[in-house]
Amino acid sequence: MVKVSADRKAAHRVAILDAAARLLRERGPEGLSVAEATAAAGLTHGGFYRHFASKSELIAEALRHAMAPAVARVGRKAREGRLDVFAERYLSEAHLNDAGGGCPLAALAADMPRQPPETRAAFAEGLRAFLDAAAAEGDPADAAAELSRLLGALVLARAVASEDPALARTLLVAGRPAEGRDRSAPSR
Amino acid sequence: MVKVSADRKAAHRVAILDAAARLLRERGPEGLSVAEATAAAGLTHGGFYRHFASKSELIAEALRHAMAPAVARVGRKAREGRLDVFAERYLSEAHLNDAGGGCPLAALAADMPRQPPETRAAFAEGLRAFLDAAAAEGDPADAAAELSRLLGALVLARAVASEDPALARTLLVAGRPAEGRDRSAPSR
DNA sequence: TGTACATCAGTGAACGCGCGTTCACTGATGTAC
DNA sequence: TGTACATCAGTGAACGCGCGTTCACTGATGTAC
Repeated sequence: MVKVSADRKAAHRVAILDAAARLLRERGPEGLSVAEATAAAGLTHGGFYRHFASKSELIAEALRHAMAPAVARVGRKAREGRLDVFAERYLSEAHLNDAGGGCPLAALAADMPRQPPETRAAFAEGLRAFLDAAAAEGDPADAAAELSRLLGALVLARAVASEDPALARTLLVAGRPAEGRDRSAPSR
Repeated sequence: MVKVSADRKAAHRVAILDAAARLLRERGPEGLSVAEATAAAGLTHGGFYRHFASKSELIAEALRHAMAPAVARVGRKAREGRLDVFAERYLSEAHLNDAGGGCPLAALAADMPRQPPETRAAFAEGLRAFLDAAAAEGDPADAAAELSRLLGALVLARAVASEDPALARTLLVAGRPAEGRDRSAPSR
């Protein structure tokens, strides 16, 4: 049967997607190289085209690959009624320093206008799913405003993190939901 | 005297900076090419290095060049007590469709983590100046939260503008300051 | 069960292109006398 | 004031490099009989 090699191929594909999803968020679509993504998956670049038709196809798939867990995570917290916990983690130092493993919306939104339609469509679908999941129990407009503030604060904080860490922390704190803004220390 | 040619050289430098400030916001630091920026200024690429030591120096200068008017604008509205007008324009369709002439913070924040220190420093200084100008009459943390929400909403709206214009409009509306969110039509 | 054959995932060299940067050159501007 | 010379902003060809993509080839996997 075809099973074993097909399984291995599928595993390689997933490994490439895992690596690409991280590199994509760390370096952006233009900073991601096919050679680096395949190398991070333990392969050489030549075989890449047995898995994907082009780099841009990889980017679209890697974006979907990164979005799914993010949507699942916010959906879970929303169902638990603990979006405050979601927001706290979203604006944590850990998330600030882990763009590669963090929110794909924050890492990639600004690149979308320069991406091909397929990639933009994947992003739009991911955003809709994210907002649906977050608003499961509330006003969609509130969810959109909340995400905008969290994402904006994170993106700005990351932008200044190495030059002005104090400003980065200020931004993370200021981005918290209103009821949590004046707590002196985050509840962890 | 040296005056005439020096003036012309200075004018060329400004022309390059104008073009670069726009292209930078439209295409990002990696999408901006030296040849394109000099061509848009009516020159050829060879003379570029009479004005700037490198592409990255151009980027840092163009960023400063783009930041100054943005800071002046928000400062003016803050002094007039009309930050509501600022917010309304920030989340307008016109701003959505004019990244090249719009807010450099929104257009470039996400690229900063991958930029050299000089560029990041210019961004951090611009952001501090912007927040200072916006908070001239209020709480700095409020100004930061406000900017985060406006910027996040704009970046997300731009990301989905061509694939899902309805969602883009929803994001722009949801990003408005709380007191304006439920007005059916913007006061224009 | 064993053997010849086909398939195809993966390899690594090579190609082509874009782009930042360099460089020899031009010609206008300005200086020295 | 006029003339020889120096400076230097701008030109356009060329170079080098990174990177996406292609391609001939290998060798392991699976099939046919």
